[in-house]
Amino acid sequence: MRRITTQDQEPVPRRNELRAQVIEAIAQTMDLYGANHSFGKLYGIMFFEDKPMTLEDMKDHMNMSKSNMSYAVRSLLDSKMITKLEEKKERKDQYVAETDFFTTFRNFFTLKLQREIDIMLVAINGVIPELSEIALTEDIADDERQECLQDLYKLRHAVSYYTWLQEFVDQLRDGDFSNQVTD
Amino acid sequence: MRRITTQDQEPVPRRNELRAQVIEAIAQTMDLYGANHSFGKLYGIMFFEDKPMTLEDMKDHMNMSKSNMSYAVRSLLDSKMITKLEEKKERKDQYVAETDFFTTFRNFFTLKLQREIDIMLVAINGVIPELSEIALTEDIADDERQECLQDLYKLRHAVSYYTWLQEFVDQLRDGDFSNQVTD
DNA sequence: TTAAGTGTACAATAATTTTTGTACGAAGGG
DNA sequence: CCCTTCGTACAAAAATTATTGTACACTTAA
Repeated sequence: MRRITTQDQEPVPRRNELRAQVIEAIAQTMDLYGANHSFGKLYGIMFFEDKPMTLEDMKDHMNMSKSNMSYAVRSLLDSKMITKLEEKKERKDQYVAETDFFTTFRNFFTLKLQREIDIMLVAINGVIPELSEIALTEDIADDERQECLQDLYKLRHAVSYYTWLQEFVDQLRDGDFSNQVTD
Repeated sequence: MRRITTQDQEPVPRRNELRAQVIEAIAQTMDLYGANHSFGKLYGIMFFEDKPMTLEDMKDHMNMSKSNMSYAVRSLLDSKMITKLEEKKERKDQYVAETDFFTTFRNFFTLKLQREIDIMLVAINGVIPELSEIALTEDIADDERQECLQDLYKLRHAVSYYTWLQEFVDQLRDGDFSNQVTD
C-alpha cells in the first residue's frame, strides 16, 4: 500500500499543484500590471503551458465563459503579456504567453508610463501659458499673483520630471537596463 | 461692460479652472499607481494646495463624506503620496502631498515591485526543490520528466529576472536613477 | 453554396469596489 | 471631570467592474 505524503503522490497532479502555487502568486501580483485576479491567473496558466492555447483551452482551464476569455485575451494582448499567433489551429486563434518577465516588464511600463507622460504634458503645457499671463497681469492682487507663481513653479518642476521620465522610458524601450549582456 | 473671453475673466476662478485641468490629468493617470479616480483627484488637489489640509478641507473640496476622505488618506499614506504632519491644527490632523513626482515614483515602485519580488520568490523557491525531485525520480514517464524540466527552466529564468529586478529596486531606492545631480 | 463553428458585441446578471451614514472610542479644551 | 469633536470602524447603499448568455457576422471546410 502506498504511503500518502507530499513527497509521495502521483507526479502529474502534484506538478499541477506546484504550478498552481506559482500561478496564484502571479495572479496576486499582476494587479500592479492592471490585470485583475482572473486575468492574472490566466496569464499564469499560459505562462506554464508549453503550447499555444485557444479560447476553448482557456475556458476549460479557467472554468469561465468563452466570452470572458475573449475579453481577457484582448486585455492581455493590449498590455502585450500575450501574443496571437499568425496561424490558426483547427479554425481557432492561438495565443502564447510572453515568458520572459523582463520583456513583459518593459512592454508594460513603456506603454503605461508613456501614456502618463503624454496625458500630463498635454495638460501642463495647455495651462502654463495662460497661467503665466495671469501672473503677469498688472491689476491683480499680490497674493493672487503669488499663488500663480507658486503653481507655475510646481508645473515647471513637473515638466522637468517628465523630461527625465521620458528619458527613462526611452532607455527602457531601447533595452539600456537589459537583464542580459547578450540575448 | 466687461467682455467675456477665456483671456478676460476673474483671475481666481480662472486659475481654479486651469488647476482643474491638471488635476483631472493626474486623476486619469493615477490608476497606474493603484489610486481610483477620486483618490487621484484628491492627490491632485493636495498637490496644488500650498498649505496642509485637514479631512474637513478635503471633504469640502471633494464634496464627499469625511468617512471616505479618511479612507482616501489612508490609501495615499500607504503608497506614500502624502504625509501626515506631526502637529495638529485645531485638533485636526494635517496632511501634505509629496509634490516631487520623482519621489512619488520612487516611493511607489520600490514599494510595489519589492512586494512582487517577495511574493514571487517565496512561491518559486517553495516549488523548485520538489519539482527538481520529481524530475529526478526514476520511475516516471519521459514526457512527464520533460514537462518538469521545462517548468524548472522557466522558474530558474524567473529567479534570474527577479535578481535583476531586486538590483533595479535597490538602485531606485538608493537614488541611482536620480532626477537631479544634486538635491 | 451550404452548414458548422469561431470570435466578439451587447445586454443582463453577479460580484466587487466605492461611497455614505452612523456610532463610538479617544483626545483635548474648558 | 465633562463635553465637544476628531478620526475611523463597520454596515448599508450606490456605483462600477467582472462575468455570463445570446445573437450574429464572418470564416472555412465540405
